[in-house]
Amino acid sequence: MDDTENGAGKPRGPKPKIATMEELSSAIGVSRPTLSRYFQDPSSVRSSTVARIREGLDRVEYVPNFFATRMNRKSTGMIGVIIPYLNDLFFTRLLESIEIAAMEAGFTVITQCSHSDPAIEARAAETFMSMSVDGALVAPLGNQSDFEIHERLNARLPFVLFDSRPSTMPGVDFVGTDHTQSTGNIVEYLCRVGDPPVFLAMPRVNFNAVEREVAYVAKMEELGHDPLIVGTEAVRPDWHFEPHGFAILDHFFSRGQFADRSILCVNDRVAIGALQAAATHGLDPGRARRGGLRIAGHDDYPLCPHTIPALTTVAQDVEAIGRAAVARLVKKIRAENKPDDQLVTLFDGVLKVRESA
Amino acid sequence: MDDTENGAGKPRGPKPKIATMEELSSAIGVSRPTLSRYFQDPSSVRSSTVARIREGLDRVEYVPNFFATRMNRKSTGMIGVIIPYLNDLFFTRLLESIEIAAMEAGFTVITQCSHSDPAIEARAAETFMSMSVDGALVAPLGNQSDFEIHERLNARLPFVLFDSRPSTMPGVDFVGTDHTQSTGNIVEYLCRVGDPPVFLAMPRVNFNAVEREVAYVAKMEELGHDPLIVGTEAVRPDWHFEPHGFAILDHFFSRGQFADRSILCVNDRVAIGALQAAATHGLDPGRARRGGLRIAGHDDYPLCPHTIPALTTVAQDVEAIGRAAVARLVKKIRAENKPDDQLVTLFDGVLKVRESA
DNA sequence: AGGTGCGATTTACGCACGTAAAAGTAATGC
DNA sequence: GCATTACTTTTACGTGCGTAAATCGCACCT
Repeated sequence: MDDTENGAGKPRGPKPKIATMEELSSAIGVSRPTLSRYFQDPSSVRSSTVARIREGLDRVEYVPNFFATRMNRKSTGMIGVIIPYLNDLFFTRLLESIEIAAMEAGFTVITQCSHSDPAIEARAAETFMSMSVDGALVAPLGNQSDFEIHERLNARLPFVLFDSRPSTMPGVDFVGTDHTQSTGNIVEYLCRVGDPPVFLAMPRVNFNAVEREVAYVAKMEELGHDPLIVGTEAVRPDWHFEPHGFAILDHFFSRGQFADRSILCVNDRVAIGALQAAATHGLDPGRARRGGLRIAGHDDYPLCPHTIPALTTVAQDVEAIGRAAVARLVKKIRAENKPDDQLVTLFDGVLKVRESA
Repeated sequence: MDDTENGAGKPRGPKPKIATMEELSSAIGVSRPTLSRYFQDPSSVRSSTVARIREGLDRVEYVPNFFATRMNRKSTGMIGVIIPYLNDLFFTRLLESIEIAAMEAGFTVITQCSHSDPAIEARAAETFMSMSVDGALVAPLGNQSDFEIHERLNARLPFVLFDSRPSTMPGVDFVGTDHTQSTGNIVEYLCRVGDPPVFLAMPRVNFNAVEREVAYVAKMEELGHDPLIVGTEAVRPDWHFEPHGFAILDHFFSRGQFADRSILCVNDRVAIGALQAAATHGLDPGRARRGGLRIAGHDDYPLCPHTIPALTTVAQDVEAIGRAAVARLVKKIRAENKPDDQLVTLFDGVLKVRESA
């Protein structure tokens, strides 16, 4: 009562902190159940009461307890996202589009990163189950993932895989790129504009890597060319793609090989290493379209327009994948026990012709 | 009782799902409080009972309800992390080191990304408060952040800023790079090995950008050179750094300027754009150390070793920053109401001399 | 004035678990 | 064989809020 500042003016100091709805109710003279209803749907409360509540909330610092609110609701309003690796702009873009789509759908996303470790991936899945997220979006690690964990998630809650699809989990919703189309697309382009490409692969840490290899071979044979794949046997099967691309091509260039070939890299990060190897050997990929060295990638990594020379590649439609994955998951969340029509959504890759090929 | 498979063998099908500890207790014949104690500290339960519980848990599918457990504990075991932007490998590396350090300290981290939007940043802070995380680690957006939200967080729970420090929040713990040292370091190097550098800046979206500008000017004057800053007036103050670097230098190169200068870019992504501009104009940065074009950056972006030419830069000690930020936060969490000795922890940048300068 | 109907309040219970106190049981020592 | 000790179980209450049912207050209408 001795606070002389509590007129109509804005309160100066920190507002009084209120911990529970109970206190809030006695602080602004509205019953607790009414407050509860107000927070869930202000329109279910008489407008004069809404005004009183708003005014009261303005005078104090109160944040509802998330745990307590969600424990009694059927839905937590959260979706869990697992990605395998953070230090890759491809995944960050994917994650960004997922977060935005989820936000628009009214969900809070909890992201966990596997950091290339199946144990961490498993822990993340447990966290999601124990927090009873409404659904989970998972980009698996690769063939080292612990699929039992994915199965448990899938059995327990709405579940959609994205980006990379394990052959060991049929019958699960998936959203990703049609690598047969995308890789076929750029192989066809390379063949049309110049010589048939060599495929610079990577260690098969990833199902997509294999899918692209297979797609490359198929398209080459369809066009009547002999496929040639290099780079599958690397020193270490990790995520250091650029050094891998560099090492493989440096090896060949040093022996005078491949200096006038077309080279299709399994992804853009490998291609960046490839460009570096070319520069090291004084080569200028893309200068002579036909008959000269050309280098192309896959994914449309954000840096592609700024490499030297700018990298020709196929873009994955990251935004569409993110949006579709969220849309599918939200649909499953709302449907609950509908007949399980599995849905595989694949997006086409679109060609980005730049300077390098 | 008609399940013929329940011998000693591994159960084949999906295990029976158990939702609550109550059911669990009656399923394996151990009282619920005992189970509760088991989950918190198995050593507080007799070993023969532990064995019975373990055996029982092996036969069913049970995950404790996170909300219910945390609601009654003083601590949630979670720390909230806010980063301003995802599509930047600098932040992903920082985040990675934070996640690992937090994991080692026994905390679960909840990451929220501001996506360059102060409103989203504010929402993330609210989420943290409502989930009563044990502490928050925040890398602010820049001068467009809503600092009132940060103040509220800081007043409510253990709070540490990292990476970027608003001048408007004195008295708050901070962990980051000593930009005076790091920028001074590379300015000194550039001057020693060649001509004094021009500073290619960026729109001041970020406090670090300003700090580096100031540090550049100071070091130049200390060495008796005239500072020259370009690029502060950009088309749009967003996170498209590479195009910015390209545009500014393309502008100058087109008029025959700067082609034989040393150019220090405010960060590596701007430098990547700068390298591209150089290549476009047939320039080869770093070839002639003294008297020729040189380009250097700041941060040691993961791609620096793979640019053409490889980029000379100063590395921020991302791992140390992440670890220190977590360590400081954990200390504040454990200390609670200790005397508030503010702590500003700054790490030195270390020179990475490569080819471009 | 009395009846009607809507919104608000009161009351009471539930969620899944933590936790403290009291009472029970088993293992150990002499 | 009995007391001591250690662990368990039982019982009961608390956490902050959702939610349903019953009660209450108020403006409106005839």
